[in-house]
Amino acid sequence: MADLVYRRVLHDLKSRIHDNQFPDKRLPDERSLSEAYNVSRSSIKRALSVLANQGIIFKKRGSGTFINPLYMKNQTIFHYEGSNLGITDSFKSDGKTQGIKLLDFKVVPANEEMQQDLFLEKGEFVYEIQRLRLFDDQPFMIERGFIPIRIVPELSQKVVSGSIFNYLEDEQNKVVTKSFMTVKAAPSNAEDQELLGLKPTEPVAIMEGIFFLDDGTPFEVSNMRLRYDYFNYNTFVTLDEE
Amino acid sequence: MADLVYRRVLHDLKSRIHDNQFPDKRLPDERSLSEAYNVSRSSIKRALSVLANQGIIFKKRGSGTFINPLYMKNQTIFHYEGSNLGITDSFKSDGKTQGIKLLDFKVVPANEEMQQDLFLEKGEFVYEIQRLRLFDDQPFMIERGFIPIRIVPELSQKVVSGSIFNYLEDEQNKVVTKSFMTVKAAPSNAEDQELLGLKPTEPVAIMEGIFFLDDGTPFEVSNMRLRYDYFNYNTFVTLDEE
DNA sequence: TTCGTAAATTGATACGGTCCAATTAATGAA
DNA sequence: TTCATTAATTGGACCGTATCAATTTACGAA
Repeated sequence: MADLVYRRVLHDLKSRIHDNQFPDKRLPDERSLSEAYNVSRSSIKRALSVLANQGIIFKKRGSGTFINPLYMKNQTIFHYEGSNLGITDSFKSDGKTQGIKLLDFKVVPANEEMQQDLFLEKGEFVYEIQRLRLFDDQPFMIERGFIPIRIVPELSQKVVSGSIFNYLEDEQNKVVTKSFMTVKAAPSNAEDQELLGLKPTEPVAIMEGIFFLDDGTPFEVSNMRLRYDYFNYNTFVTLDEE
Repeated sequence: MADLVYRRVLHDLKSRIHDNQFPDKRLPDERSLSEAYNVSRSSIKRALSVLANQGIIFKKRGSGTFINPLYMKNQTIFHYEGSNLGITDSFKSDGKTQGIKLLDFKVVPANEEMQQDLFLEKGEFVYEIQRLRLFDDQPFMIERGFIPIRIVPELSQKVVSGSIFNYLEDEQNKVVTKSFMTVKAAPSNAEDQELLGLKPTEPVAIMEGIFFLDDGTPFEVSNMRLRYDYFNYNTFVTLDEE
């Protein structure tokens, strides 16, 4: 994992920043870093650009590279969400229990849209998994997921009643590292109201999208409808692309 | 702006993707692109990596580069993509007009929370700006923003009736490049229903957060309430870096 | 000293090369 | 045909170089 050059530099710089080893809030220039770490300047640039994307440093051409004072000063503002992809890990369970109730689990032929999204051949099959997520016995989310059987031919009802991502990582050595999601809001329908215990005036938040394995394989198409009061999405957006 | 090689490639590829010039959802390999555009492979890689970061494409080593099938599926107008921070630039305005109706514009003392968020001293003042955003004469968003007068002492009613970010960039040479936002959903209140023309069962999407200048200065605290059917937030999350 | 100009510093862009790793396509033996 | 092996394809990581652009520092004349 960390056997990449730029990652080694990245992690080292990060920990040095946290250790306050740059009290003047300024990093050495790229050419010096290149020499000091004995790596090419390109690799230094790559490491620095990741730090910049995370809002930890910012660079000023002609001037130098500086540590974002806000990063150290006010951690709460800069805390990242979007660092957990799976649902199971995305909730701070302060002693509370989270549960999964399996609503439906079957195998169906992939329709055309699914074939496109999941890169399937005509006639391939997918699992259709419908689950109700509970947090401290309160249902808060209806989840409808589609997974190609080709990728995990051995999915069982038992597995599907727990965290699929954890199963994948622990048992199959497959890791989900990317997702492309769309977030929106909508009025709740009858099913939402019944399963999630909502009044007609209360909406749901909808997250839908695709999860990818770390090699880029599209793994799951998912549609989630959440109680609006349980949903909250945080992002840190930067325009310094790359 | 677009006189950069990788940006030229980036924009060209993006528009070709939008034009559906890759019906097999697959891009040419990097080496071919390098030849075709007559630029180095590094520049191709850079352009592609931006597209990948925006979730528009994804790459599979040994296999090729593919277009994210979800990317073009969502046709809501307010398409917050993480590539534009300001609202004004976030529309696809296909000849449609977008408008701003100024609801309120005043100077108030910053409350405690505001002081924290914007790093103000006790007793400092902020502009409070309430605006109604229209798209083709249809109101779709109520925007309530707070900006420290210290940063832009000369804000006028005229400026505030247009794009503040554009004004900053054009006249003040200040650029907003980062934001930390929270997205959620909520039932519409009476004001929402009146201003946005919603039924009581129809919700709003709420985006609130802080915008930062490129030197890290917190610039604006904003709260936006949007018609749910005009809102759509796309995010592409990766776990790689850290 | 003061102030404008030149030089040095420092990050940004771009090139093109080497080698590696994952995947796919081609090949050939059974 | 089938299937394992080999070759070709394709993206990933890194290197080192050249040149440019913004900023800061040093310098020298008034």
